[in-house]
Amino acid sequence: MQLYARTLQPIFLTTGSDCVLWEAGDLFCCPVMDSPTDLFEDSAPQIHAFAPSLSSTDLPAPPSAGRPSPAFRPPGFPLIHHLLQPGGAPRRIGGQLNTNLRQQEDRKLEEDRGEVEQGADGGDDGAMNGEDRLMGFKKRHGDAALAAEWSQDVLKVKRMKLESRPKDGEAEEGGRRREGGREGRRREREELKEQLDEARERLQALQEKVWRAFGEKHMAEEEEEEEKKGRCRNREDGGEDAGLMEEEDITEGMYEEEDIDGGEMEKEAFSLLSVSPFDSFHKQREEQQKDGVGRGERGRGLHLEGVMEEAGLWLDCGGLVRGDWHGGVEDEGEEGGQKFAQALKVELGSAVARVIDRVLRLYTEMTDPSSPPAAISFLPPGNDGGRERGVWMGLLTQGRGEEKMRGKEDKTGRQDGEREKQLQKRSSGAPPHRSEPADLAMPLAQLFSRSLHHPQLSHLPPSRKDYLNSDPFLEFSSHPSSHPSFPPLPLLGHLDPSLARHAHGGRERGMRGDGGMRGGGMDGGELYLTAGGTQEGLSPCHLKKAKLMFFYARYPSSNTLKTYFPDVKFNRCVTSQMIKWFSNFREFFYIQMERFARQAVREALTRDGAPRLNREGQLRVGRDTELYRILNMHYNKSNVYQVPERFIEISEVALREFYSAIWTGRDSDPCWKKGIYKIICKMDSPVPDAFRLPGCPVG
DNA sequence: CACCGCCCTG
DNA sequence: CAGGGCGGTG
Repeated sequence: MQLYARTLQPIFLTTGSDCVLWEAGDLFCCPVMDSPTDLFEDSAPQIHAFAPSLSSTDLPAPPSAGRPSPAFRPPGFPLIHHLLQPGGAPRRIGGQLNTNLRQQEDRKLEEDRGEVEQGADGGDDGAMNGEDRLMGFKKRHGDAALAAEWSQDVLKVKRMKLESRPKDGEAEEGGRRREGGREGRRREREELKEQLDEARERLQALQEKVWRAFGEKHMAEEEEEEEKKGRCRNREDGGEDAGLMEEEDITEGMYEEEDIDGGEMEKEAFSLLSVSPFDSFHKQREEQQKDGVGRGERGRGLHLEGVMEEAGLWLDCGGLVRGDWHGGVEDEGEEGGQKFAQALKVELGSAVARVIDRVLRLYTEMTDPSSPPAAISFLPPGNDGGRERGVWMGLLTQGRGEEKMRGKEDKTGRQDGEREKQLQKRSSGAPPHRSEPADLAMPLAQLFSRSLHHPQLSHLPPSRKDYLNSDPFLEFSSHPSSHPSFPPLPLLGHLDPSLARHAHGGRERGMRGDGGMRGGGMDGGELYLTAGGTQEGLSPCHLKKAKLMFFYARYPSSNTLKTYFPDVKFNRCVTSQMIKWFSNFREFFYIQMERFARQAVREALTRDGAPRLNREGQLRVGRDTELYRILNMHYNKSNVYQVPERFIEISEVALREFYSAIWTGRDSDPCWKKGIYKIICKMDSPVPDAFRLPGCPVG
């Protein structure tokens, strides 16, 4: 169960730190995240493809036009709701804070605190002490409690900052105050310093709690793992077990490192904080506000990217901290104030940044360092990890993974003579160049392109990119196809549905409000995780993947399916369900073919009687045709995958077969379609090896 | 009998 | 897309 533990861990942290980060963002600056950004610019044209696919009832639909509509509110996430209010987020950009504002601020703080506490109330009883409770329950509530505690800490600091501000009214209150001001301020500073220390301690304590909580889960699941581990061994090789061990080591190492590297990391973290120029923040913000593309449209719940994003946010805050404090403290012309500001910045910055750093490190270590995340087009949903990712990498970096395994597996699938021949041609084909037609290779590249683009980083100023690239734990640049990218999928959703809800609804960002992925998304399969990294059930991800596979194989055998869904724990039910899927896919396919064939026949008849088989517009399934659009919409809703040319050809074959059958009146025969089915059945192509990877296709 | 694919239906 | 019925196959 280490795999899950590891998968869970960062998410756990992520979820917990979300609040902190958001709040922290609010503390020093305004969160950058509340408005749509350019993060998904390259997909803007495809947005329409996602919009109609929404079917989630518990997720708000993303506004198709990009910018969140006023009605688009994440339900029930009080911690950040104010950040999502239209005017709520950029509360303090300029560092100007008049008395009214401050009062509002205080009120707001009270509200926030109240909400936080409310949130915590539900969870504190079971948070960290109810050992007899179910883990899931515990974790959920633990999260709430942690979030609440963290938030309270941050709120406390926030209040500290507010209180240490030069107060407009007070400044003019006269000499008496000014007289005692010096000592008063010192006392105040000391008091604040104490509070700061306290906050810091609490933060650390909380961090430890997180680790402990994780450790508990880790241990609890280990038992289960031992018992189930054997089942995983029927995999092709021992690589999986090796992977497990490796990951376990990493996890434990990190656990231990907690106390060792604290100081070191603090320094790093702070240097990180100081790089961001203040103006870049504004500039970015302006750009983000200009950009109409909704965050909800952007990622498939890239939690890692979400973390990155928050790190970025935090970095932004580093710049703003400076500006903000200068604006506020310099008025007073007080050097001590600056020093305090500096100290506060350092302390807070390091504390929080350390958490961020750790989370980041977790994530980046979770990904095999030798395999740049560029390959992650399908999410490995907490599965047997490295090996398959390695395959993805191979596909990307070598661009010819398909040949490698072809002979091995395709024969396990259903083969008729024709396909067998195809395969033999392929595997015996002399030249080592890609024997696949371009359309087999292209879609994969396309599929990857989004991860490669890595929108998250594109909006960061260069300095920050440099930082990220130079971070030892984010070191991808040495790899040929490397990009600082992360598993683009909603890991969160695989852990705890309730967390996923919060994350989706509460954050109003990061995910494509679903849709796209609801066509292949995050919710669904997460409920059925098993020890081996496989799922007992099929998720929307799998459905989506199956649909894409349909472009290649209309009639996959159950064996084929098994090899292409390594993260699915197949049993009779699951197998037949997936078979059923393909049956439904075929049905849809043939229905469309027949429909368009009949329409073509009608048109031919109404025109001038003579059948015009291959005239332009008729019986074609080019990419500009309505039929193509319908098919693409059905099997490739998010439109991130380029439909293989071969599929188009096959569709044309089917269309013409239907046409001719109808034209010649064969359709009066009750089983007139059988012959067509037979033809199409023989036209299955090998599914690209990329589909062997577990996880979810992007888009 | 088990399995598969098609068909129909909701 | 899933459920259930049906026929075909081994």
